[in-house]
Amino acid sequence: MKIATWNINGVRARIENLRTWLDQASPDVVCLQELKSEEAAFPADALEGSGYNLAIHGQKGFNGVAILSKRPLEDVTVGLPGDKDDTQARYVEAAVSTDTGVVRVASIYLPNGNPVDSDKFPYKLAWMDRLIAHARKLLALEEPLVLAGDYNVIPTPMDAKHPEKWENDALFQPESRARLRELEALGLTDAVRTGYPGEDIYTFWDYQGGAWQKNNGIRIDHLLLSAQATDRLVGVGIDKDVRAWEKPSDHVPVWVELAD
DNA sequence: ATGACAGTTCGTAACTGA
Repeated sequence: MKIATWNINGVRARIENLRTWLDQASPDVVCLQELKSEEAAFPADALEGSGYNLAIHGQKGFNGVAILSKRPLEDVTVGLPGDKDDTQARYVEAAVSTDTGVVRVASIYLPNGNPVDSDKFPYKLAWMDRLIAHARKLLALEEPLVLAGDYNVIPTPMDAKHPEKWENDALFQPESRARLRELEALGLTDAVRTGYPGEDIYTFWDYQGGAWQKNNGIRIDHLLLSAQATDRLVGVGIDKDVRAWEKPSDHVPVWVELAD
């Protein structure tokens, strides 16, 4: 079972890239972020025709997340629990039915948090605290669980080509990194890093300054796996070539393969 | 160096993102 995450930076602008990649990669489940689309405008027909079921948390203009799945989606949660006043569309979760039971998947678009001296940074940290609290509840279910998405956190200096340039950025603040570690300490594994120990691997390259050509990237798209999911982990990958396509997203698809 | 991006919006400039 192949489960991928991809910040596509506009689902309507990227629909042809998305369809091409789905045909090539043939993932069973895809977590999308930054739809920049409300649900009514989401190009559902183009994906349902390819056999995908959808769970969408849309928002006009910004944010927006979705889960695509070849198998039925059940027990859908729209929005991250813990703050009724939070209207930003950054979280959708669902249980994917398989022949061997349920795999629970969440598509996460964690707040960017820049600039650090604005109210966006405390919003990011509070959102991470809510994610930690919710993850604790999900882990108590003792299911295969995959929390996938754009975390907007650079975990370690190894995860940036030029870590010193990110020292004042919300993505690399000690508070952001500490919360990511706290999340992992609950019993979640950063699956992609386990597949490339010690290697320079990135998932985002800025559109500006020739970042892609210089491989000036950062690793901020992650799949965190519960022990029950990690037990079944048989492969991981980063579909880097997608960044070189025409009209690319600034992020690329990242995936895990779980044994059936 | 008057710059170097991209998507979206009651738009043609302003915003958000990372």
